[in-house]
Amino acid sequence: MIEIRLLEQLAAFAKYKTLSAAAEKLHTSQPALTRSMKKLEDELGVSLFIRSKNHLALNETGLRAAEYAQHVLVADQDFEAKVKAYDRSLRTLSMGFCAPVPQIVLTPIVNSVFEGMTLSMDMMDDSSFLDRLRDGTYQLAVLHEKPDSDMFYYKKCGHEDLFISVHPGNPLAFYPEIHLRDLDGMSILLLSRIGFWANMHREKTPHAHYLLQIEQDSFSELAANSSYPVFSSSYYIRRGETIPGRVNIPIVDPECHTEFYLTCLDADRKKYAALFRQVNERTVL
Amino acid sequence: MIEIRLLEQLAAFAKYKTLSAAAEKLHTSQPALTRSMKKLEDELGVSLFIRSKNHLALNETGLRAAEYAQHVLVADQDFEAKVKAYDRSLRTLSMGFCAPVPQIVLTPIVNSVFEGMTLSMDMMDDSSFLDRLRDGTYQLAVLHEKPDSDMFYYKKCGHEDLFISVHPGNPLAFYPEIHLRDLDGMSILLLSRIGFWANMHREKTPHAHYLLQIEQDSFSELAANSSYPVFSSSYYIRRGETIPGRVNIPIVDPECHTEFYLTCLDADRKKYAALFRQVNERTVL
DNA sequence: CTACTTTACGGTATGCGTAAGCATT
DNA sequence: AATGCTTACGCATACCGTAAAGTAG
Repeated sequence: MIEIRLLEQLAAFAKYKTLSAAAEKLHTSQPALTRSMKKLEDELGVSLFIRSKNHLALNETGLRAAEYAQHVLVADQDFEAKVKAYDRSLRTLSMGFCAPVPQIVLTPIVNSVFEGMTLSMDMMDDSSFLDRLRDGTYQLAVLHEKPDSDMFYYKKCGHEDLFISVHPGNPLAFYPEIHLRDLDGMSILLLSRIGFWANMHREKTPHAHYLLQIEQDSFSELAANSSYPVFSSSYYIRRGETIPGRVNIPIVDPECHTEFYLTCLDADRKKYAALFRQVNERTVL
Repeated sequence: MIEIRLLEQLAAFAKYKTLSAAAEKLHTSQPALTRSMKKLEDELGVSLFIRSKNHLALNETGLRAAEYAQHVLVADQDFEAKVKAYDRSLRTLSMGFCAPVPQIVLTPIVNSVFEGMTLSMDMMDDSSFLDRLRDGTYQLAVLHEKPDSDMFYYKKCGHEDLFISVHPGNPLAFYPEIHLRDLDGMSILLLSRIGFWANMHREKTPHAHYLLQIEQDSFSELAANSSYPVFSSSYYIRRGETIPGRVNIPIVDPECHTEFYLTCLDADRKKYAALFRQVNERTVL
């Protein structure tokens, strides 16, 4: 078997054309390369070079050999990369969340159940989550609809109701409850990374003017110091985390009352049993 | 870069399940493998084994690694094989002959022109020779028909006329010349490796009973000590290499008067110019 | 004179085998 | 007891770097 080191050196010589240049790139000495190339020819039992007194060049076979060597080097690098990636994947738990509240609530629970694991979490609309569970991109996902294939295992982990938080001076402030259509056309302050809610807003209030905030801090500051309506939810209201001096009005549309389902591949059910045991339908509220 | 040696050892351990068994197969000691496997884990920065006091087993990552290692090992073996094959191909000249006489005549010429080259020669019907020149199986071929594509370069190198050699007691012995159809139905002694001639005989004298001889020696002995007709040719008659006490009668069919064309890819014309220079239409007679 | 390869020489580190220790079956 | 892994130790050798010699441009 030809050692990788020799192939690396051959490839370097093919690339840099002189042993001296190759030696420099490989952080070794040029006599070392002279010897290696001799050894390579020896082990192959084949001549690879055209030698003149102060010049070395690949012959026809040598050119081919350098080309083939690349394949081996690539395979070797591939080996290293794949093993490392696989090892990493074993100690990484990738999750998809369809909304911020389940993420906030479940993160510490997942962390304590799978201590030592690296968590990799995405938040986005959950329309692709089942595919991602299937292809292994995610091991776990929180959906806002029950998966309807028995390829998946799920458990309800809570629900969330949406409110609109308005300034007392706002005409809406006197309504006991409102519909999304009442908001269409208004300017509303909104965080950008809110999972499936973003799609819901885009569909149900297409004429609302959303002032998107990427930063939580900017959002909080603007919410506190402006009279723009913002969305709030049962989760924050229950914890008293509301904006001082605002009125929170429930939204009656069914789309604003959602349930969450912690989901994994049915095949992985056992692997995550400990987590599912920690979760019930009142975990996220 | 991970050295091949480590991957070989990993693969051996995966195959033989214990370091001791793998060590034996690899003709090394078991402590050497212990160290190598440690080093492999170290270089990858990844744990590959489940260690108990007197047992070692691959963990999940280790199993994958052993699998991936196979790819690298295959690539490495491939490298070696391909380089050797290419080198060999450079010093081997593969030729196809459509008949024995051109081979007899041209072999010493080719040998002297391409001294040091290994000659690899086939003899068979030349119907596939152009394909074989195209795909590189042959670099040179002797055909009995001119190639009609300008993809090829050729030069006439001689001709051959077929005779039938019969015992003086044979009724045919008094004919000044004969036709192939006169032979149909007879028992005729024939060498088996005679290139395109075999096809010709099969087609033109389908009812002849050919007594095929694989060995030249057996053929000669039978020819000398029996009264079976045998084919001879202008080449042997010209050189006086005929069977004592036999009559050689020319065959008049056009198929029994053939010309030979030394052929190569037009692209290789220069490479074989020296050989073509040595050859003319009276080389094979 | 410069750039390059090759050979020679001496040092070092890498890897090996033997031996010994220890745990498990 | 037998099997198998690991650690420790001393050794062989394989590889390396420096130095020196030689050659072509």
